[in-house]
Amino acid sequence: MNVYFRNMRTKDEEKKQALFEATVKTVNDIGFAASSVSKIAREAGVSSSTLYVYHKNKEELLVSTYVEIKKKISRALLGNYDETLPLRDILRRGWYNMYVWISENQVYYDYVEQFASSPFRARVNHDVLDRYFLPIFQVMEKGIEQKIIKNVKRPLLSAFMFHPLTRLAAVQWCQGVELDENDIEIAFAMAWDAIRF
Amino acid sequence: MNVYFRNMRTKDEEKKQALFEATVKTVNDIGFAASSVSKIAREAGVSSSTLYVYHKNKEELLVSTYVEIKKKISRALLGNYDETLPLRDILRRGWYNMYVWISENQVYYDYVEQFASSPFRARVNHDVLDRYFLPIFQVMEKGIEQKIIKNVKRPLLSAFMFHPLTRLAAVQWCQGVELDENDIEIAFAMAWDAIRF
Amino acid sequence: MNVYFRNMRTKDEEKKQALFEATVKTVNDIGFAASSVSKIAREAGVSSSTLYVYHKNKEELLVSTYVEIKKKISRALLGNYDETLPLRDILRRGWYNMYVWISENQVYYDYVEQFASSPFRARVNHDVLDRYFLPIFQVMEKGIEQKIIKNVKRPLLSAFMFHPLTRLAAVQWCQGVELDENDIEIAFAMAWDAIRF
Amino acid sequence: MNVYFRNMRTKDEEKKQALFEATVKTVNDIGFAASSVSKIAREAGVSSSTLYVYHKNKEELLVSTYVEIKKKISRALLGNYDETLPLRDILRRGWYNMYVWISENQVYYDYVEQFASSPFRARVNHDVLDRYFLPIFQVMEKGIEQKIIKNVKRPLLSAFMFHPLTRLAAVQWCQGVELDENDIEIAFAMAWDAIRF
DNA sequence: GATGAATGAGTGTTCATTCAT
DNA sequence: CATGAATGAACACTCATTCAT
Repeated sequence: MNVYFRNMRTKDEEKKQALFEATVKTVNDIGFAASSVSKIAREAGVSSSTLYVYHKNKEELLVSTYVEIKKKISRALLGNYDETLPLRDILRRGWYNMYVWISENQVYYDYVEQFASSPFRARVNHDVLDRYFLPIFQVMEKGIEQKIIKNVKRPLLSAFMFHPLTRLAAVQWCQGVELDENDIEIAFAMAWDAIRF
Repeated sequence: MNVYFRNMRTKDEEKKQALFEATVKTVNDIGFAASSVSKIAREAGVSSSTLYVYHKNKEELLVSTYVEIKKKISRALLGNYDETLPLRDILRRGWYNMYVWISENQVYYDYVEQFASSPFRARVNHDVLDRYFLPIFQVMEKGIEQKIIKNVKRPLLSAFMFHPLTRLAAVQWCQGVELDENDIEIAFAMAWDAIRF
Repeated sequence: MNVYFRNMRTKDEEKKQALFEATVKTVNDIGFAASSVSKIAREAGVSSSTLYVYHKNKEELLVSTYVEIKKKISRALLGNYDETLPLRDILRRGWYNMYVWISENQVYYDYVEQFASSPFRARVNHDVLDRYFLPIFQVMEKGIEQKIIKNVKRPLLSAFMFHPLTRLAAVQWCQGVELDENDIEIAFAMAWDAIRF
Repeated sequence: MNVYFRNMRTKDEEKKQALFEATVKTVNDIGFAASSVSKIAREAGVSSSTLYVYHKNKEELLVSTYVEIKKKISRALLGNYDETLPLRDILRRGWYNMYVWISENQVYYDYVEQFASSPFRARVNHDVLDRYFLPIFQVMEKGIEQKIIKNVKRPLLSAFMFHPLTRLAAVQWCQGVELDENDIEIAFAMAWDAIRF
């Protein structure tokens, strides 16, 4: 009855959510290139004209989906953030959070990878996105000041701290290889070895 | 007549080459999703029907282009390979070769990234491709035996040895950041710190 | 309460007026073919659903807009009508009125032209419209009786009396040609030469 | 058998012609605004993708159809052109030719009217088109020099010489009114009265 | 081997209109 | 009265591919 009386003519957070999930799933299933507006709409259970009620056009749909996931990732990364911990532990916790999140949300992460290697990446305001990850960057700055972390150009730090992680967690990487908790601990140690003073 | 036939052969190889370059350029310019057979053919200066003389279909075109680039990369990586050098130096030379190659051939590398994050990746026989990179893997195995390199699951090694490098070389990563020879040396040192025993 | 209701009435009439103007402006700006209900509504500052409160559907909107303009034209044509004047002067005044009106209201006239050459023209009751122009036709009948005007089939008279005028006043006709008061006087003389006995 | 063996893969003048006729017919039947590429293609008996083999896009289809008809009209107007005739007779012949042509080809003329009152008119190079009608304009110039025709701004001359004619011949004008040869003679006399010195 | 013609199926997007609020 | 949400149908156009030449 609830369903019967559901307001079909009021903008629907559920529908927006459904489009978000459908976008991710479709890109995962058939790839960025093959993901058409109509396929995404069908997956979401709405007509493709309805999609345009919620999104200006395809680009905006794809970009907003990307931004949404990036926010989720930053929230995952910074969950349990405790700046009283020793610096290495802060990073380890972030690393671990992120590993777990990506492992459990590979569909989202796969979307991010496909999006980021497409020309759509140019359509995102990266400065705004980076702000979500600011605390981690600040921790690293502090580490540099305290001569705990190598004083090198910043992109080098992320390239070693976080980039290998994404590869390890990514679905296509671990074909046939199982990484257990111990491996993750080891991997973090390697990342730390790379950046520590 | 000899000349005549040779001429024909040359012409053919030229066209195949033109299609290869056109594929890379088109994907670079407008992205994987927007790269259509006819656009690629136009870029190559042939009709799209001609493309089908050289490639069974679009997928085969994209896959073979990917494989071709991967071979180029392996050749670059292993250029100047000298197994009499100390292990660290072998890796450093490979690292450096690859950095230079990617920097100078970002169009190819961009293609690889877009391809590898698309579902087409499943269409490639990765075992065959990996074989091109075998010498490097063998070097690492030797390092492990000699307790110079950490004895960890193999994917962890590549994740730290080579993956950060690709990010550093990638055009979109270094927006505004200039990496000089010194930085590259530092970056290699970081990779080495990550994997060394 | 009186005020309250009157206010509502005013508001309504304003919206209807806004839709009328928006229809004309939109058709002028982008043409009949490209003028959609939603664009017209947006131009009028109302939602497209609201448009349907005032007009049964798109056709009725376009037709009623046409009829409205035709009324305006007839009012312009017959302004200052004075049947005591000599016949030629009555026509000259009408001619002049109309020239001025079209020149000053080319957006309306452009709409009329686009509408009249479209199949929508079949949807208008022309007999009713013609009635608005009756006085002019009656003047011409009197002229025929008095052997001042040629006794020819009536469409011939309008074809020479009024049709050239619309062309001369139309924006697209006079590209680069400036017609001054004197030219208009000459033009009327030509029309008069065509129809006079 | 001829039909059976007809070459289906060679560009086909017949098909181009069919598209031309289909464009005119469709616009006539349902109007400019409602004439879609797919309807025109269906009318022509080809798929709408095939239409794009022959025309770059809808605009080019519509414009080229317009230009084609204008050429036909100029050919009709100037048929039997004989500059040794007295000036009035040259014009009368042109007038008559045109009346006959429009009467017999009202579909084409209706297309012209709809096109010319649409914003597409701006897409045509009018100077080039005018050139087709040059001889008639030159005749009028000669008439002015010889003081046979009024020396007034040129648009006034065409407005009275040719514009009433198009109205008289146009299908929608003569609803219920039959114009016979005599009426046409009279109409030309009226036009001549308008422009003669 | 090379290509222009051909097309059914699809693209992203807008359409006119309805309906619940 | 006014409107935002909703949609099936249509839009102009491109797709990957085939085929006759």
